[in-house]
Amino acid sequence: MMNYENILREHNLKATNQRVGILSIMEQKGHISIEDLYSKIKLDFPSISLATLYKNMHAMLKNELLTEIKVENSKTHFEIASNNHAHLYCEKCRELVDLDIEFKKLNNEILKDSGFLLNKTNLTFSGICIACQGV
Amino acid sequence: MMNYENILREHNLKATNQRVGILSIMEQKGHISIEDLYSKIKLDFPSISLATLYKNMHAMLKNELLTEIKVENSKTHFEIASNNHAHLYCEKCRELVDLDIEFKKLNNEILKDSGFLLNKTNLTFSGICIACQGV
DNA sequence: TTATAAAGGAAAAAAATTATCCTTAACGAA
DNA sequence: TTCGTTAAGGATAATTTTTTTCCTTTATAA
Ligand SMILES: [Mn+2]
Ligand SMILES: [Mn+2]
Ligand SMILES: [Zn+2]
Ligand SMILES: [Zn+2]
Repeated sequence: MMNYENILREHNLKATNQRVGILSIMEQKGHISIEDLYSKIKLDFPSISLATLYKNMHAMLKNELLTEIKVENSKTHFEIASNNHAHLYCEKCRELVDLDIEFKKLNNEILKDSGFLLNKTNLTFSGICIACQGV
Repeated sequence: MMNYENILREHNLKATNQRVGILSIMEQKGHISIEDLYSKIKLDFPSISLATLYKNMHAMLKNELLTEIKVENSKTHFEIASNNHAHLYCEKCRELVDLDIEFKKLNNEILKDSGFLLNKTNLTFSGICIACQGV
């Protein structure tokens, strides 16, 4: 369990209870949509406004405390920022799972051929997870 | 210039003038957002409804004549379906460009480690394109 | 041709996101 | 601790995006 008060301040954001609550849920869930996050955070802060949630997500995205993950046929998900990593997305249970594979070779291939100034590699594999294959 | 009447029928969709118009623009543009597509298609079909455009995009996505590309900090883009390929996304000019790199090694790595049943590899590199680096 | 089922268009409705405006709370400086 | 400033919260409205409805028009096959 991380100290979100400090992390927020390190990212030049005030450490409000609502923000700490949002981050705690996100740490626990890993990857979450606005919709799910709102229904979760309302349990702790029944009066929280959806506008507050959106404003906070934007603020934390801007200050690089969060990142967003966009996948085909799925709502945007958010996660607490960490090193650039790939994801597995199950089309059946609609869960996102982290995948730690090495990008370097891939990135080098891009750089040498295209002259592109690379900032981020966005990689998500869509398919069916093991659990859902059994069903 | 492709024959979209036939392509539509092959995908079990009626070959309407509006759909052919949409596909012609998409062939020309490569990757396009709903917003841009709507402003373009209205030049050819001034009375076309935005609802018609959405309905057609969904129908063509469902019947695998189109695919959608989702990128961070960018609106969803659409393209005419082809082999699964990667993209470069320029954060400055916001253009998407096709990138033909080989996925096989990457895909194999996923399959052997995770037991995941892979359907599609979603790969987009974000950064600054050569043209925009000069500016 | 003609029948029929799908698609188009206008409008309304719903869903998602953002803006406004006043109140409340965080936090640094006394 | 208290205080003053400023950012953030909350309610609400507004805006934007997407979907639905319902009637008319059109594509297609018989
Ligand atoms: Mn992740
Ligand atoms: Mn492409
Ligand atoms: Zn699954
Ligand atoms: Zn560019």
